Amino acid sequence: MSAVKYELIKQCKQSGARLGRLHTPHGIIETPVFMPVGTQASVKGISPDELRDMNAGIILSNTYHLFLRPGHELVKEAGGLHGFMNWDRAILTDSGGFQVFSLSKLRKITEEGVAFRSHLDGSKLFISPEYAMEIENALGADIIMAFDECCPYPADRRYTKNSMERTTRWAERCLEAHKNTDKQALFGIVQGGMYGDLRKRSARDLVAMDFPGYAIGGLSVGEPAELMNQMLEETVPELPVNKARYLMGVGSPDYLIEGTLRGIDMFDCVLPTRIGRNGTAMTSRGRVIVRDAKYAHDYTPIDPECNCPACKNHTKAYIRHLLKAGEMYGLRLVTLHNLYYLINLMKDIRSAIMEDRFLDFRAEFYEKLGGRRC
RNA sequence: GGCCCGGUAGUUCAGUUGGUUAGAACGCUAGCCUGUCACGCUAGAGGUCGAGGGUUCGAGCCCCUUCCGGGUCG
Repeated sequence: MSAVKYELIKQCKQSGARLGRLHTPHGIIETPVFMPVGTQASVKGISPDELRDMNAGIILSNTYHLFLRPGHELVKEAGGLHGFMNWDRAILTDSGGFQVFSLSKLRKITEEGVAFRSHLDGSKLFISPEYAMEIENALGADIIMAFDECCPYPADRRYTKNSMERTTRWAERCLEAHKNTDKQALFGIVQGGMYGDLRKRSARDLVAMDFPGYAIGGLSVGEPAELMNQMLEETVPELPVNKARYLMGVGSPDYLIEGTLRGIDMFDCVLPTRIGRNGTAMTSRGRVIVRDAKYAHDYTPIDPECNCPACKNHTKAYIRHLLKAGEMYGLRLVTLHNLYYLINLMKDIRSAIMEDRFLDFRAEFYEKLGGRRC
């Protein structure tokens, strides 16, 4: 009996997009869903209460970061991630595979695992699939990710194939090492770079291992959108309909729509929080760089149609001032807005699927965007 | 009033024995950010070197005059 189960509610008659529910030990999550990222047991600048207020049902945290600091044993001692950060809804932990590659300079990958240096103090560390499971078991998230290698882009076929096959072998070891199956669900991660047949191979091999859910990794790494969509079209049909599909690291509003259209149920991305901290807001009419001088005297909200705390209570002129002045409330407001926007976008997407009009919704979305960057 | 120190980008300052398009930091402007990076990254605008005269092939640097600020002595 798996700790997490996906329930397919319906498929949009117009588009084929999925509407579902993800049953976890910490609540039921309506999908498709966007998961805010809280790398170090905190969604930067946002309190658990605020996350609840915006109806976030599941957030991400990161194994690599928590392993380095404060250490998974401490988190376990504190009552696991839920107790430590006082969040009673669902949590997903990324395995740290991505960070080992993106943050660490010196790293050596072998069949056994990855030797790397901490980006904090340079100390030599080693993570194997088994150790990743030990760490994730200690952290105690509802959904834990297999330890994988995120293949860089571009990468040649030979490298990609070797990498993908190793990730598959690691997935098997993760499955074997994962102990806490009644409370935590382990998801496998499909790799295969930008090669459709490798993606299919990866998916088939992982599906044969019968994970409770599947992630698609190694996308949105710099490739053109069309290529990512093509890879999704190659991959998703290989995944079982009764399991959740999670597109890792995505993304921007249009990518969420395109992913949903292609059968994705879960997304996570640092984009809304990161660009929020740097003064850019996501809106239905494209990005609004609130820091720009043209908003210095603009006493209207970021998005008049938005009900988030930033838009209900504050003007662009005020938020711009806060950002320019380095006031952390400014970062918080734009971050809050962006998370609200994406969570609300997913809610609208779900309604559209429920009403069999997701293609119409998508067309309206792009029409409203009017070619602006989203 | 005498003497001393200083006047270089919006601000605080660097500018070697006078030598090609006068630099930095911060600020400002614009853009970027996709399994995290709060205090970030990239690019850009911005100076008749207080003013005037002189020496010199050549002056932000040397000389004279003058204006302004600070200090000090009377």
